[in-house]
Amino acid sequence: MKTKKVSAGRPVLRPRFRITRGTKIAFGPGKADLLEGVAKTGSIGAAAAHMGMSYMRAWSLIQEMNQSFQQPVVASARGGHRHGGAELTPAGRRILALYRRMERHSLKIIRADWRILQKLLRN
Amino acid sequence: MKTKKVSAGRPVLRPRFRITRGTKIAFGPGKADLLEGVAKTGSIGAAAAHMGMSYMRAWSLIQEMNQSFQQPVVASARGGHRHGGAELTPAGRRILALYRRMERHSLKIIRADWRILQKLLRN
DNA sequence: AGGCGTTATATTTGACATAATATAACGGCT
DNA sequence: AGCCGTTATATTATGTCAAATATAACGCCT
Repeated sequence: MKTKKVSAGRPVLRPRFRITRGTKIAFGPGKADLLEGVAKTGSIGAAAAHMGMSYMRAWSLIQEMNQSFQQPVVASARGGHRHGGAELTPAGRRILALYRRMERHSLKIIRADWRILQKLLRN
Repeated sequence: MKTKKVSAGRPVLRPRFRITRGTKIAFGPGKADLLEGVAKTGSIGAAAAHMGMSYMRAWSLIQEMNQSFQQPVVASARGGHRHGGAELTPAGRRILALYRRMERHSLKIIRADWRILQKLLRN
């Protein structure tokens, strides 16, 4: 049974911190999610699949991150006893943690304003 | 001379609050800028040109906003003694002010973390 | 009535980001 | 050597969003 979607759904606020260097996006919410996926799954491909993204896209995002920071955020290997895999570097873990903390703090500080704004939205 | 030399790749952090209703984006940084332009210029077309955007795009963004909120954010007129024009409604002004305040507060609260993160970036 | 500058709307074109597809490389296994 | 599952990389196709283009409407003016 297909649910007929008449209403637009409950309004959602998402804080996004986008860090750019020139035209390139060094870090942002999508990349943070991807790092989290790699940390959880130990594999670029699995992380990509888990968030409905092609391996190629995930890999290129990781490339961008690795090139944007002084130290790579993901270390990956091909072949070997485990048939390859990937994991976060210490720098990657630190960057991800910092980003999540920024998100949390930000959400907290804007909560009151967001509640006011929410009331002005159509439902 | 106070302005320091800016390299092309200098990292930039932009806090973005995207308010979504289902798939539609009710409000966000671009729309905030557009509202500001309308307030300043008194015209949709002039605001669009001022920020390098086509009139059509600006108009459709305003449509989305007007439909997303309980009250329209922009009031526009065709013809007349002033050959048409547009201005923010009280609701529009209030929403824009709220959004800017959220941006300011957020930037302030994450500033310390951002400085740390900045040092991890390649320069 | 016709001009003016703006808003309003539809349709077509084009550019660009992403997906899809294909292929290779890796390195320790058995 | 050949298999395995993963990463690595290039090339092609496609779909979506925005730009471009076109036209109409508006209402007060002279």
